[in-house]
Amino acid sequence: MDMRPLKHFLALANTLHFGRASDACHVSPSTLSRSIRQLEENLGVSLFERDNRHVALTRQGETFQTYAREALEQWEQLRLSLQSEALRLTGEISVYCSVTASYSFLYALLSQFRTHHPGIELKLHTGDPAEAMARVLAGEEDMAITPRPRRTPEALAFKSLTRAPLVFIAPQQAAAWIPSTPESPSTEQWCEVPMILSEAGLSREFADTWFKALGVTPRIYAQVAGHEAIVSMVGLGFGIGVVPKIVLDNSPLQERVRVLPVKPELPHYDVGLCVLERRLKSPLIRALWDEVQER
Amino acid sequence: MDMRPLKHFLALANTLHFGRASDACHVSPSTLSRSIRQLEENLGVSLFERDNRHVALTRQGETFQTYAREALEQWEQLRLSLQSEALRLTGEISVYCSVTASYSFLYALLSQFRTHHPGIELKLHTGDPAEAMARVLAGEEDMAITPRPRRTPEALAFKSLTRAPLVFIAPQQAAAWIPSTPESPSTEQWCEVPMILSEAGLSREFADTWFKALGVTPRIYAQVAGHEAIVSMVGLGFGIGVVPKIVLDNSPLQERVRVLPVKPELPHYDVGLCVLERRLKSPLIRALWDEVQER
DNA sequence: CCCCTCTGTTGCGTAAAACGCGATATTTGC
DNA sequence: GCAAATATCGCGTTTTACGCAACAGAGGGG
Repeated sequence: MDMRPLKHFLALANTLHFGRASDACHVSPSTLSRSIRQLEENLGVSLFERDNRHVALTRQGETFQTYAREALEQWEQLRLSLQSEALRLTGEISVYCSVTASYSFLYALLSQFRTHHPGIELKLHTGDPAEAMARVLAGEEDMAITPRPRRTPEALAFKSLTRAPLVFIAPQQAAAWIPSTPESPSTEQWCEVPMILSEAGLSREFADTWFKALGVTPRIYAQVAGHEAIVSMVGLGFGIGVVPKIVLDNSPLQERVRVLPVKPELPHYDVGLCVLERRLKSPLIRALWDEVQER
Repeated sequence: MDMRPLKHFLALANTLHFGRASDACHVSPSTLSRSIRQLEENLGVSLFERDNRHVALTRQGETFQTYAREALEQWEQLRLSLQSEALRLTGEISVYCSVTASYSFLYALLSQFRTHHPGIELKLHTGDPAEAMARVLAGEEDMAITPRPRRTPEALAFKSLTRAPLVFIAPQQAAAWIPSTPESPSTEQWCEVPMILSEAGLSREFADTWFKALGVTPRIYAQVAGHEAIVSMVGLGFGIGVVPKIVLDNSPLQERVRVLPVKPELPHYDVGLCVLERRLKSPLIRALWDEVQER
């Protein structure tokens, strides 16, 4: 937007003299004359009553003067406001994650980020981690916490935040089916254990793989959606579960269960932040992305 | 003021698609791309987050969108408002005249003008007619009612409105010094008459000329500023006065005085409207000027 | 009354900018 | 993996803007 015509008009309205006004605007008198004429043609009215010796505002010119002042001020104000807004990185970022993530490392990360960029609003949506990547790919969320998939889609950027070891957990109270030598598991001890596992997801796949290596078909006591619920059921004494250690660490029931030092250990998986690659061009997204340090 | 950048921006903000937006604006995609880029450079912030496949408003873009809508609407509204204002000839005209003129023909003229152009405000200033032309020349008044001067300054336009005959007036009640044969004035009868004349102005000059032709040096009883005051003094019986007949016709004291049918009659002068020639370019002034019909 | 100065406007030549076309790089969907 | 889509860039052409100089008209002073 070229605001010079308005400035030219205001200068002339103030001085009522083409020469002095053109000096003030650092243009030649002819330029200013043509600028005013063009304004008048665009508006369809004459703004100045003038001859070779006198310049006077018309009634319409007076009306336009107040408009021009306001319009120019609004423009400049907007300019400054936009720029400072851009510097302050004002905006909104939505993050999708599991309940556990929101309790644990994500909470620390985001509160640190918030002090660095107080102008950025964070919207935290919790839900099933299995949906995380789909939501980001669909553009419904800016970022998500998700286990690193086997193959990362090309459009996605992924940054590991933490390792999430899987652990076996057993109730604190004694039970006949709790293996006595978890450090060297035997087929006999494990084939009758009531297991509480996830319905789906990496933790379930890893557990299945572990049992397969041992040559055991586990007795599934319950299949649960959500790791948090597994802790609850194990705490109540229904069986042995497999959960990410981080879920355990953040569970209010962690004193009701204990980790079994099973060998070989279950694999861990990477939990990290994912975002659409192209969205990293946004300074907001970029700021949060840069805030997190890999691994 | 070129508002196209704003229109381009709004079109793109609506469609989020350079091709369709450029079609809507009847420009090529490259033009629209450059237009947006230029806007962003002027503002110092990026308005769209875009790559070859996606276009999205940034936070600043959203702020700018509301501004652009308002600014464009204000501009268009102002345009229309100014144009209709120009058509309706809205404005203000100041007219300077004597008290008598404001009572008599000017009142009729202006009330007629007001019905034709209800949008025009008229400001009536009354005062000494001798100052009328000076005030118009100085630009303090748009127009004035004034006796036609001997030589009209070149910068002034003058249009006669009415003839103003000068008359001798005497008190209604008898007085020794009232000439018995005013139809054929004699030097003896007039040399001792107490005269009440204007301090200055055409009426005084004409009266002096009249006496000079008669060969009489009049006895000046009083010199008065303002014809209206002459009527008052004559009505009170102080002497004989010379006033424009029109002043008499509009005087509330006209029954206290009578016109002397003196021969030869005093000359008349033209009373008319005067205005700066160059101010006739203003449609407002022109409208009032054209409303009055000469003589 | 004439001349001189001041001042807004206009013609014109040059410089800059805007514009559209085609090419390009990159991305998405099949 | 390939084809369609699409924002952007390079380039040549057209349009526009700018300043200089000349012009015209209006005051002001001698």
